[in-house]
Amino acid sequence: MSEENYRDLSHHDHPFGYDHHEIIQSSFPFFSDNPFVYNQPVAPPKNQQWLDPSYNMSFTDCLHGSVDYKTLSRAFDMSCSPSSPIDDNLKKAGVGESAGTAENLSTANSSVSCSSNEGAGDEESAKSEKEKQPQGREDGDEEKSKKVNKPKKKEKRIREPRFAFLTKSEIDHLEDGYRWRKYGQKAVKNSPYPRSYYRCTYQKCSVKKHVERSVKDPSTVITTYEGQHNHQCPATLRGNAAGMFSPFLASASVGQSFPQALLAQLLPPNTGGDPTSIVHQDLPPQQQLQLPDYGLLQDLVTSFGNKQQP
DNA sequence: CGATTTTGACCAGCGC
DNA sequence: GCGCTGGTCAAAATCG
Repeated sequence: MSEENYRDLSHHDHPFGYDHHEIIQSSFPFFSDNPFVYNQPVAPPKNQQWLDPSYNMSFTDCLHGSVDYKTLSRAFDMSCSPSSPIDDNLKKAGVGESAGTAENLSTANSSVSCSSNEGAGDEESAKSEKEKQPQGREDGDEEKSKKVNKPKKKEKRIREPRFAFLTKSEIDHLEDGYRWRKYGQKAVKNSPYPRSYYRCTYQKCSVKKHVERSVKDPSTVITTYEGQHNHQCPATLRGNAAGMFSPFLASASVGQSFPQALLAQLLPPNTGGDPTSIVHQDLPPQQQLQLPDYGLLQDLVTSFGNKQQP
């Protein structure tokens, strides 16, 4: 899949109301071999089924960590092992460990953003580790002298699952309904554009994201989310202020929060934010993506699975 | 004045 | 072990 494919995508309004923000690709751990691309036929995986029909879980379950990611990976035949060719692609694409260029994302057969962590079930441990940090810094002058706290025990750092989006936008930091605080910026190798690091400002919410521009196509913004929100979308709580957000996002965000908000971002705005009627006119009916009510993964995936199974 | 951004420094992990 | 790079911290600056 080349980046040219993405350029041919039909233009549409961003679900959040921007003039020209176009989500042209996202990568979910659920679709490890199948980047979610608008107006792009979804290629079936080679020699494998996408999922075991016996697995039936919701999008929310997955992103909120109620589903073990080992199970999830097994369900979707994800290959996150170091020897996996998919993982190699991930590393090349830089999404799993760090977002790379859009070129990499596009050319890599797999643009999944799943990092090979031990699953969302470890979110608590990750959080606890994070929450312990400030305390550790107060422990004695020795710790104070160091700018960055060092964990006493050498534990392999646990990463949250990641989701990468390619978005056509002039704006780097896309509004997604949540409040973010920038905590860092780094120059990216082989790229003139820096990568910005953001953290959700909500208390005890450990969700992070980083944003960078594609080298090959500067109009494309690569946004990589990490973790799951443990709270409702502030934009929703504000009552869908100023019509910034699609009706779907507003409704989906209630109780469903982050995952649905993400899904909302994926929805072609020509559907008016209605997830139930995603139809690409350029595609034959059998290849058109139909999303069910509220984008529950179980339905979504079932839809994929049914299509792909012989 | 609190919240947010900027920015240089530091750390961890990985490849060689 | 060393160097490179991604990721994070935290003080200073800036903003509203």
